Amino acid sequence: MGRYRTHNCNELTIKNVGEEVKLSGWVQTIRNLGSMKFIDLRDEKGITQIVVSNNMDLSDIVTETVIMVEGKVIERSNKNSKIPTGDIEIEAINIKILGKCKNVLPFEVNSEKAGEAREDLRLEYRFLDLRNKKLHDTIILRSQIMKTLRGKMDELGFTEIQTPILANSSPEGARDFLVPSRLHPGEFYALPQAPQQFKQLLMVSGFNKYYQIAPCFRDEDPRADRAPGEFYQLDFEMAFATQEDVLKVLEEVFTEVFTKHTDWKVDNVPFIRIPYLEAMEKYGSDKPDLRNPLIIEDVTDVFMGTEFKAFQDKTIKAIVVPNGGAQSRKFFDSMTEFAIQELSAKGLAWVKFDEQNIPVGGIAKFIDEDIKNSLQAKLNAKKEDSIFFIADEFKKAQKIAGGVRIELANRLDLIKKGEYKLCFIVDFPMYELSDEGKIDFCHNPFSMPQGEMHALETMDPLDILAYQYDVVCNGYEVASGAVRNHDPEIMVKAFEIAGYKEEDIKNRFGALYTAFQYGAPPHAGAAPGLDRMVMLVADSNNIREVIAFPKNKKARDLLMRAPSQVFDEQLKDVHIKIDNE
RNA sequence: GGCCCGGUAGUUCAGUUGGUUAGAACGCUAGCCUGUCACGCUAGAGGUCGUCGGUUCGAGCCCGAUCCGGGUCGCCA
Repeated sequence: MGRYRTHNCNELTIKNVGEEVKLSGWVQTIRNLGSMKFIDLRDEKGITQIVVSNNMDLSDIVTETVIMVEGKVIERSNKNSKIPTGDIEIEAINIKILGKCKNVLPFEVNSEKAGEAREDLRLEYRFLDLRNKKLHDTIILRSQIMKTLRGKMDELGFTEIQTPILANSSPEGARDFLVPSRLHPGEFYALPQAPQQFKQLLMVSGFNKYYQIAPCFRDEDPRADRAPGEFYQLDFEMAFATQEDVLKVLEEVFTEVFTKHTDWKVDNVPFIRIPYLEAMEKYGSDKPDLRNPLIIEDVTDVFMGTEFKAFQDKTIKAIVVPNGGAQSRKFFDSMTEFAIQELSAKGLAWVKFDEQNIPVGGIAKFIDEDIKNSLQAKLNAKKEDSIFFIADEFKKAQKIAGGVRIELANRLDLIKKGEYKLCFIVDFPMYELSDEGKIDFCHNPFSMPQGEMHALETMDPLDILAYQYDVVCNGYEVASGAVRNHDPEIMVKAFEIAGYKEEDIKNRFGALYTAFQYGAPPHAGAAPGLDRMVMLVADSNNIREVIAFPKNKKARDLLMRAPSQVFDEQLKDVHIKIDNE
């Protein structure tokens, strides 16, 4: 017999009747019927009913107290088919309190209502919130997914290698978290935004396939699907690999995770590929939710020369809502309000058609017979449908249309649950125009331009594509990767186009640039986001629900109270003076 | 940093055009109860209505400021 227990709380069944057992766990509920009391005893595995029929004093035993129960397994007279142990109960001989609990809990811990309590309160008492079955199971699920990932990467011949957490500031990208150096006054480490440079160095070192479940640190504001400060990626890189090789690994990884840990339908491999520009055109987003059946169409030509002032000299996007003609005026108005308020649109035009297929409502008076016919032909729209129009400058029109597309699907409940729609977004542009009209890297200066040196020397920079790809699942960007530019000469040229000199490369990515002078293999890789993967598998839309100890929106750990002030002595050690304004 | 939403009992929430003593459910406490499993019944405790200021005879409610939380945009190579 173990000191604290002989069984877990899910194990005892009718077969164990008559055995003397010991169980330990938390008191989920007490039902006091007078001279007879029932305790639901809970541990991580399940619940077992304890029956106390003698005069044992239970006055100190309150909900969520940890107790040890010694007793005898007996068959119940009233069985409970809802739990695996429902045929038996433990007749208590002795009950010992192992861990007292204050009897007023900050929220109702193990009821279905636990998830409804204010989130900051739940974060402050995260250790209690984690007792709640749903959250608890999600954290266990995360562990199982990590196990699956490691198993898969091992099977594919990858080597797990750890890279430094105390690393160096990288000048591109997000804001760094800095760590002051004690030994070197005035100097700082930075926590890695990703192990990007380290993994590429490993390729130069001759490691064939590298991976790690890597923490990444970025000091940027959070989103519902983006944890503040730190997150985890399945980071991997392959030597002598092409884009095709990497996409194949990504397909294997995502298929494995989703099929192993869910019952939902998963797209068959190969996942469809959508060029970036096509995604922006059809979905107004580089992370389209393909469960959403709505498609954005360009109808600029249809309205060429129209009287309608708001449409003149604009890019016009259209979204057809099947059977949308049945929607009320209120629906159209509130969509317009949404577009203006949430998407900063100047307006949202719409039209529907009556029984005779005559345009009614919205901008109907600007739609003459010719426009109507070409619209309905081009959009394959029927008179039962309604059409939304977005008119704006090209890129803004795409973006607003993308927002309208998502909102329409949500309001009209067009997103089918129960499946994972996966796609690759490929062919990202290498360069884009910055707000100041300057040519800058669009995504990642480490990526290899398609066409390599020849493209850089002969093409308009804005037309050059990169070997850069994302995996998108149900509207979430779940992985991002690239074929790397491993050739120092191409690298110099690529940076030169963006207005940088060789000196700049040396300053920014010195180690990598030097390493590439000593025989670098072509290599490519990617990094699926672990947190988002778990979110999708757990069907959660809140990233804090898949992290054991998450920070809140302001990047504060409400439980541990980080960040916090430190002693003057500590500051002195690291040569820091606080400048309170 | 911008915009939007929220903050009332331990928890989730309700609270009428501004009007007597701010309510409900769950939880908690006490009593009764031998088959409960969302136990039941009876009684009770529990409130600086986020904070500060203003308007008013009178503020949970109106106005201003501020703090806190969430969403979203900026940002996230």
